[in-house]
Amino acid sequence: MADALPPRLIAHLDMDAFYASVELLRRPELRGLPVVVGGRRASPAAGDDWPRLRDYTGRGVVTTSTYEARALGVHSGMGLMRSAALAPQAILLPADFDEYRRLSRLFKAAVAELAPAIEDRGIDEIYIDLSDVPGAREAVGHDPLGGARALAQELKNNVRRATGLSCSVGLAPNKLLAKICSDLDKPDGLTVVMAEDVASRIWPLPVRRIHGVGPKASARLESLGVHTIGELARQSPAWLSDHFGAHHGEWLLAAAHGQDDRPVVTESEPVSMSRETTFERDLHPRTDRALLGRIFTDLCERVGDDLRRKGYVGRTIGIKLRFDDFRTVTRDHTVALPTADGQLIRAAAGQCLKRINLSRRLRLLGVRVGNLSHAVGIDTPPTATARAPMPEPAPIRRPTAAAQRKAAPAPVEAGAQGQSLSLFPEWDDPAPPAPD
DNA sequence: TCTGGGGTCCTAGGACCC
DNA sequence: TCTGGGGTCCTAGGACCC
Repeated sequence: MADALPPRLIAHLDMDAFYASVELLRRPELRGLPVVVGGRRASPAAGDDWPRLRDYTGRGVVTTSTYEARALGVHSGMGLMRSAALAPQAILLPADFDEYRRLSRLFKAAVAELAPAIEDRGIDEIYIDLSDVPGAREAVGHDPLGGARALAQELKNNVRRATGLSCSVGLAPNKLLAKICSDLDKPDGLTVVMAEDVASRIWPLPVRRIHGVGPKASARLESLGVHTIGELARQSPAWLSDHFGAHHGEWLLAAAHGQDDRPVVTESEPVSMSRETTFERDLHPRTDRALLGRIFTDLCERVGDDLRRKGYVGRTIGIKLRFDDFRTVTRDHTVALPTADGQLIRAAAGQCLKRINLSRRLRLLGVRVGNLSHAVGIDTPPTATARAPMPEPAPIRRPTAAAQRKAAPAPVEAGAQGQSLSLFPEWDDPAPPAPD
């Protein structure tokens, strides 16, 4: 018999327009203006004026924009060129991640002083379990949630004191509802939603506001006539299961009813680390081969550096390519011994590359290492010594016929064959001879 | 004038082992 | 010469999130 769990008190805290707000901290004269953070470098400024969106050329998207820029239609993820058409006069600043990480640590520490059970959800947001914080569950005056509300306000005050920045907080019995309601009164909001408020406060919202319902699922629901969370809540389990599968359907229905048992997870281990880059112009595997080889090697070394700096090694090395038509393919390969060595990563990644048909120009190249474990000692992966008596070689798996078809589609024309992978098995990037 | 970079989780099929 | 089921690992792709 599943006893009802004791009701919880969960907060979701989200920094308001975080990157843009950090930029305004050091450039207060820009307050009130449309400001966009994004792009690779500072765009050229005319005279001593600030760099403007209209002067930017090249690839890139908006990372964050101030509320003034959002009012002009400029939102995160939008291409900078398209944004420039909407807000040519907006000021464009390059991202300074070191500074954002510094402020991120500050705001999280400020919260931890009052409530230590924090789940990290990235640079600018966290969940906080307030269930066991003294006073949080006390009624204050006629407000049964007064203690929680006061605590949430204290969290906001602490964050502002530590960083000079505002945030929005949602307070609810679970993470799902807390996340939705932190967004209901941005910026600088404090919103409480309890189970009995779900019908009045949550059901009128579009399904897209459920964390986990993205563009695809919401479009699918729309096409089936389900627009709001309330309409989703009215569907039968069988109907949802038919359209979304048993598992996903069940989850959608529970979410629509504001139900969510997930705990606040205060500690976690990384699963993978990766580096990728989108080129300024699409590169051709043959004519830009040398350049691609250097970029490829550099990505491998940077992933290796990241792993070593953080004390991890990984067994599964993978690559990611995006072609000029935006099609993305990945290949990966699991090796016997985990590594954080750039050269070993490069070798495995090179093997992966041989399995891809390189007949189109590329816009992106990425390298990933997964299957992580903690590095033990220096360059001593745990399995190298712990495995007795000898490290087991990786089983040789012959690719299936289907996999082979996918990896190397039979060239249908002579021309296609000329472009196939056999001509350039990988972008050899021999290390230059040592200078001494 | 399209569409960044760093992640997580899920699914599904095949290999392989018992 | 054919037929099992279950469990785990590996790989590829896709949805989604910040």
